[in-house]
Amino acid sequence: MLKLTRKVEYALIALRHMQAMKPEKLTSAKEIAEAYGLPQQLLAKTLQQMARDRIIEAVQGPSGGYRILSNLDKISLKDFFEKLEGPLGIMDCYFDSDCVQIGACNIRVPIQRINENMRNMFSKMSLREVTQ
Amino acid sequence: MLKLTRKVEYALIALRHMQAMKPEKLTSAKEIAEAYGLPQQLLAKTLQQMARDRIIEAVQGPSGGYRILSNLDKISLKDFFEKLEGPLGIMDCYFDSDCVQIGACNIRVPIQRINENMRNMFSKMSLREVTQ
DNA sequence: TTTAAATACGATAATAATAGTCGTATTTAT
DNA sequence: ATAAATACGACTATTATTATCGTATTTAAA
Repeated sequence: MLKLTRKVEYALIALRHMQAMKPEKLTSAKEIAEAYGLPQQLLAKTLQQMARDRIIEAVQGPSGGYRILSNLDKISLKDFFEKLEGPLGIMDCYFDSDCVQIGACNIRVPIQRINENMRNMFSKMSLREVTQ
Repeated sequence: MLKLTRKVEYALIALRHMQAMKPEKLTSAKEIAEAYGLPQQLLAKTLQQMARDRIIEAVQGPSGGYRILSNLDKISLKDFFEKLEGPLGIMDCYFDSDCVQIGACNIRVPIQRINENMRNMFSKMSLREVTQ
């Protein structure tokens, strides 16, 4: 109920792992996957996405890996979740809206309120609070 | 992302519909399903579950139907969601916990914090705020 | 007292979303 | 050159959600 995906879960595990070491130290996907028993390729994709989003930095080649790039204090959980998984809301008729009966629907406004509350709450929490 | 299920969605639509009419008036599953283009049987199951939870009352027989039973002001969204869908949290390793690597996991504590914040937020909103 | 319209609900099927893997390309330190 | 790493599109597998089916029960009304 109201679950996050593994992608986010793996991202958080990886960030926390990286944050626990010296800022310049690189960590490979393999290293993290083995340490926490995660599927390496899926974890790698998540790390690649975070690299595209400039949350972490990727270094290629042997002895390459990833390291934290952004100041995690400055990234809200809202932004983090939305970068990895798209808009944050309790129902997705507000984003894709192929909902046929959009006219008849009687709960659009109250659902908006809930969504705003959720976004507001996650805006107030920083990524660092989770990873430190 | 962080989505509720249709069950909850249908429940909210139905409650809002019922609340807009006289308290004693019964509404059938068929009536609501047709008004909003919802699958009748699935909606019916949701209504039945709410009846078991004493949120609404069911009256059998022809010209039967459902009406609101509880004071919706006194039911928090947290309780409502949990009645319909079980524990409210961002990851479910905290509930079923067949997670193999529960020892290695490094984000249990921070995830707990997020879960608490979510539960706290939904505890503060009443069902009525959504259905009125 | 039969009929029909409604709730009740377990079981199953269909669909969609998520999770994971595969294959291949690219980069680069050694 | 080689090997170890990232990069990433395409595909498969698995799981969760959504919807339907079938049947039983209740009860108002003809």
